[in-house]
Amino acid sequence: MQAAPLDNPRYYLANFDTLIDWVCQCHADLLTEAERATVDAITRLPDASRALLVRLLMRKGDHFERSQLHYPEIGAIEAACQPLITPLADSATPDGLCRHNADLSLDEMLALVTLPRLRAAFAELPRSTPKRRMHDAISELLGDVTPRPLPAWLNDPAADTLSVGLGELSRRLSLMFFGNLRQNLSDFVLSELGLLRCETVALSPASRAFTHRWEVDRYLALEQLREDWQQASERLDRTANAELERHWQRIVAALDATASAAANELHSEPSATHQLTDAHATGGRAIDDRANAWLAQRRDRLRFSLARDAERQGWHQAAARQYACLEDSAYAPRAMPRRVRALELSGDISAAHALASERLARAEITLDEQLALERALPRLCRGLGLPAPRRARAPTTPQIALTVPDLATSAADGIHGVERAAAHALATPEAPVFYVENGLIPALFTLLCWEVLFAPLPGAFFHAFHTGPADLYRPDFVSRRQAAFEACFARLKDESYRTVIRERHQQKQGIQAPFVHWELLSEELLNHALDCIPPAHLEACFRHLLANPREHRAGLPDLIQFFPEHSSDRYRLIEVKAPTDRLQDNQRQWLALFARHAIPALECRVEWLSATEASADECSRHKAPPAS
DNA sequence: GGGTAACAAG
DNA sequence: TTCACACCATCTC
DNA sequence: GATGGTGTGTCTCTTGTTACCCAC
Ligand SMILES: [Mn+2]
Ligand SMILES: [Mn+2]
Repeated sequence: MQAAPLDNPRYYLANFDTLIDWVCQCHADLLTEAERATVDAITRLPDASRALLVRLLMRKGDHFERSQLHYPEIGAIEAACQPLITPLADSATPDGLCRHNADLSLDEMLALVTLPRLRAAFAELPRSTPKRRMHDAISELLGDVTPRPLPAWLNDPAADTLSVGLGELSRRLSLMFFGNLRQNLSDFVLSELGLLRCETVALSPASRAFTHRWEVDRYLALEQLREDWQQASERLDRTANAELERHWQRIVAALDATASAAANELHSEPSATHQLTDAHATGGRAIDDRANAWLAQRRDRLRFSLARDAERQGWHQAAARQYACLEDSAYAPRAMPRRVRALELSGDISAAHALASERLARAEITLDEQLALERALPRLCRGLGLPAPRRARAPTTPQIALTVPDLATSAADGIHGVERAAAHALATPEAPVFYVENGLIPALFTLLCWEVLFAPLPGAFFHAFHTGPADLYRPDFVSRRQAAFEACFARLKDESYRTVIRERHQQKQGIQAPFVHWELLSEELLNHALDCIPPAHLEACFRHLLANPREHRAGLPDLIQFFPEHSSDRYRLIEVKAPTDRLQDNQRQWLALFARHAIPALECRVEWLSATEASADECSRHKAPPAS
């Protein structure tokens, strides 16, 4: 499987055929007979017709005016259209793959027609009517806005249209191939252009994105709910809160339907030769957390997002109820503090206090949840008239002050951003500073564990355009690779880790990988890091990253400074804070880890030096390395 | 006619 | 389909 | 000073074309 060369005028058709072939080879049993009939019809189309179909599929929307379609490599559109609009009995598309002059809603028509043509077609309207007013204006003018073909809308017999009629099938095929809805056929092109370089991983038909049709159904259903909500909130936000809330309730109810226990059908997957039942085809089956933990996680993620939106709308009780559903999910460390806050704002401070206390009393509490709850607890105690718990939280992270020229002055010198200004002020020839944020330590992890991350485990890689294992953020990612990760970390006990990291840096340069930003990872930076950071420190950071890759991939300090000439404390991590800024939760988590492992980190509080007081003396006050 | 965003495409 | 920061309001000491 | 909340600029590959809107 690989992208077609771009000197092929129909490169996109070749890519599409590759996708379809792979899906049919690996996922044929996840399609209904009707869908397979449609796919077969597509593959049997004349090349010109299939090329036109692909061109349309890759464009936005389903409806196109035929006279606007110009593709030299396809030729006559008229001829290419005919096979597309031929009815297909017993397929998922009985009316054909495309439709000729399909009925268009008013909005669909407006999306197709430019303003000058609208003004010509509806000459009764004021000439100055902007397009955004056209929907209402035409509605008032005509009264009846029943969907109708474009020639009827415009009273122009020449305005023929062609509409893609594949419905959800094209999304479904793309989802089954890529395992997500974010990637599409353009990834083939990016790959061929060299802009998307992916690691080569052995693929086998046994390794595929989905193993059951209901998994695809649920994925699509969840995504549909997310889009429905997004569309509703964009349309109704700040204008129709009651209606918006009804939409929200409907979405949540649909989510609950997928969460209810109904695992009894799990092992009744019909064979590939049998027609699927309606229940299967419509996706009316619940997600079983044990059967598919990652779909359950996607559902929980959507629930969390919906609850956050409910909070923003002020629906605190409703939000709290949704957060409560996440108590046993992977999102509990984020959801429980939000639940506390929602309870608090809904007026039930005692419930908020009780929940916060109960969560904080747990032995297995994660650091991020603990930090968030500890911040809320004193406020809740005050609200209940209880004595505030002791806050013996001495600042475990040392701070330094630094005065630098203000941003306008720095920008004039080509230094943009407070982090770069601080880096410039702190750096010396003996102690270089790099602005790395999340680009160094997680990248070193990836380089050390490259083989583990790109190991061809089932379900991890299933096409040629992966930027990392598909299950990286799924609950069992580490446990499936535990022994292999330990073997990598064992290299930190001898000296071999340096060789491995340097080799990967050389060999894999430019290949997309999780946590790696190649443009940041210069040879010089790498050498300093391997020279100055003790492997025990790296191991502590790597294990923290693995403890929760999604939550811990960010929050590392802005700068790293190396002291190659020193014999101890040969580096330090520096979080730069402008006067208007303060530590964020994920930054505090990392700083807590650094304190726990005696990793040298500090907070650098920046103050502005006005241009009139500027002097080299002031700027260089705090360059001294940390005292040891 | 300028400024901007969306879109198509390699 | 992100991340970090700037800015604002509020509360407390 | 601490905290919670919200908005913003930066990213997603780059480039050329078109459509829209607004100010003149
Ligand atoms: Mn930063
Ligand atoms: Mn910072």
